[in-house]
Amino acid sequence: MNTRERLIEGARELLWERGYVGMSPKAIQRKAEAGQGSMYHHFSGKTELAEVALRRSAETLRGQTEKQLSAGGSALERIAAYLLRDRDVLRGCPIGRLAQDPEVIADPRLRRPLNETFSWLRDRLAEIVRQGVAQGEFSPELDAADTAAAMVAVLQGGYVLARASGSAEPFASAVRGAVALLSARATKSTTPGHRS
Amino acid sequence: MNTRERLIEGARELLWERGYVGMSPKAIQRKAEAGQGSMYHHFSGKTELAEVALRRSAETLRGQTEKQLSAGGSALERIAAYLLRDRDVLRGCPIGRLAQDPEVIADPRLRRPLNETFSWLRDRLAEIVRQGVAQGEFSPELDAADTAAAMVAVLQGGYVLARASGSAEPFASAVRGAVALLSARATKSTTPGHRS
DNA sequence: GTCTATACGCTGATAGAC
DNA sequence: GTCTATCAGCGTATAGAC
Repeated sequence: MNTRERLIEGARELLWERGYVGMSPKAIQRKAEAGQGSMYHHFSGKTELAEVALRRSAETLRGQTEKQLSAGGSALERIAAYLLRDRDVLRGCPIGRLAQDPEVIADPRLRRPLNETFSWLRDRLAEIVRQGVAQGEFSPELDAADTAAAMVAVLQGGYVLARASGSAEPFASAVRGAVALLSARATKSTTPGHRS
Repeated sequence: MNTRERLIEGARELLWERGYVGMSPKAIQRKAEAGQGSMYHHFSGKTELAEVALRRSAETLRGQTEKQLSAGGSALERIAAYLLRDRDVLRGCPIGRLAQDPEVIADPRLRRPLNETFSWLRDRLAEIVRQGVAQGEFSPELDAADTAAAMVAVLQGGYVLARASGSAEPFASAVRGAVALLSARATKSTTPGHRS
């Protein structure tokens, strides 16, 4: 891995751990084993490096998620599998965590990757809900966009509860609660996770 | 308001806006119109001041919430009213936002108020769900703790989606989705917000 | 491309006068 | 209780040599 790459990867980790406000150029350089000069040669400053790092994290997350969501199964099964997948809960979401950073939110360049990621995710889940409704799997009363937003919010809020308590349990509890509520709207009662 | 009070209130606002990592002693002093000496006279340092400020914010939030939740109405109505109440969505939650702060999470003194707040909130909502089940309002299959966790997570995650997009809409959408899912588990179909 | 030097303001305090 | 002075180190760079 070359110096530029190491700087980007170092910034990705620090943004995840500490946020933009809590990430210093010095810390990036230490993590990347790069000098001051290298960093300012490859990037105009902290902001530009953070932007590149953020875009990469967003891309990575989207790739993983799409893989999960396009796997086989009914609509309910796919959504449940996504919600219930293994996560490093106490580390939080590498994208969502930056929504609390005041300087990320204030800078359109840094905020855009967050917005794009969550817009895409909500749309993608809404599409699956809509398919489920079209195939008679879900009640037609289910609003696809609102249901999708609720599912994404449960994940993001689950991270908050878990970190606040120092345990992954509240995350798991919230996700179980959400899956149970969604399952109850399925016309055929498919138990998620067990192919019928 | 005396100097000590102004320091606490200044710290509360800065913790909400910028988090612990992003809040500097100098900024607190400016906001409180207090000198360096005053701050270190009343508090041993940044951490102690933050702890006092955090406890007060937690107490305030709990007071407001309890008022909402103990108002009249059916279980569904009370939960829906709490979820749908007016909030300054783009500012985020003054407690939940600190769950992303690495130094808050690393310090048990600072983390405790977060943990206590969310533990209390989940228990309180679970109690209401349980009452709803006992009175035949909700399906007995509803797990009270998981449902409560999901509702709290929707709120916290809703803030994340709203801030990421720069609009309150995704928060509203997620809450509508959650209320709709919960309403569907009510045995009598009460439309929340409209007394039947 | 990477290194060292330099800069200026801020961070998070402590000390001591008033 | 509040003020001013002082401090070592960090944050976020820029300049210029190699």
